[in-house]
Amino acid sequence: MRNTVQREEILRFLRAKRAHYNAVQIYDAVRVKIPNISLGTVYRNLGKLIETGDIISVETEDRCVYYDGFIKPHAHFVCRCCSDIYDFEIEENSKEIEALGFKVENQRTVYYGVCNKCIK
Amino acid sequence: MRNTVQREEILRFLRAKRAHYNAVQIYDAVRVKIPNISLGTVYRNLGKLIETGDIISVETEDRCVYYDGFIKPHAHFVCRCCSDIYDFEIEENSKEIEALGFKVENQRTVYYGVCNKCIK
DNA sequence: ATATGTGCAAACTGTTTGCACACGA
DNA sequence: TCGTGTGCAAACAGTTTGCACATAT
Repeated sequence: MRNTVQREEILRFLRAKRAHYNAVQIYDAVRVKIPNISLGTVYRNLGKLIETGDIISVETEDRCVYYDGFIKPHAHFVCRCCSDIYDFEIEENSKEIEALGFKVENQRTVYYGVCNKCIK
Repeated sequence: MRNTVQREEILRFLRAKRAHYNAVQIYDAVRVKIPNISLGTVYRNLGKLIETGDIISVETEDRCVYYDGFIKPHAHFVCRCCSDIYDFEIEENSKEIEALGFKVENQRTVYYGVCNKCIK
């Protein structure tokens, strides 16, 4: 795989902020630096970055995929008021499943509810 | 909310088998009994059944939503070989998150990997 | 030099919606 | 009866892809 400024910039953006963005948000952000980048290129590079394990994706109820440059396994919390996504480094156990002969390669946990800011 | 044969049939189908179907699979199955049902009606009723809590949805990496008539909270395992979805009634803890003042209303855990049948 | 990546636009897929008609209460 | 639900088709949103050109190695 060849290095390109497009992919570098996408990865840099996703690593810079501990937040979660969908493809269009990433496109808008990266366009500031690379004005003529196309959305197709963003999608292609997000796919590659997931393949290489540099980023992870978060599928939520709103059926658009969010991308996360923080790749240590962690759970997400989606607030139904402000739509913010929070990270939680919660211990997760796949031991029970693996004990049955399943090979667990990956796991996603998403909590839905109201965050502590919106509760106030 | 009014009772309709369409919604009854959809719910009956989803409860009959302990499995997970997407909207088109449900459409195809229900069409055997109600040949002129439309896909739009299937979607509308799936939305209503989720609102009433009669079914739950499972969002997976393949970005199409699966519906599940088994509503006791449970985790899912998606096999990347056979694409089957398995249920696991695993204890999940949202206590750590709630301790921070978050209100957890719902949680989804999806494991990805290879199931015990495909490993053989 | 050449294989891989890009920009663009069109195509695709899953889902939603507007409308006129049908039907459950 | 009358308001909610339906079938149909068109619209929509997010994503993917074919193509000719560009660029990293």
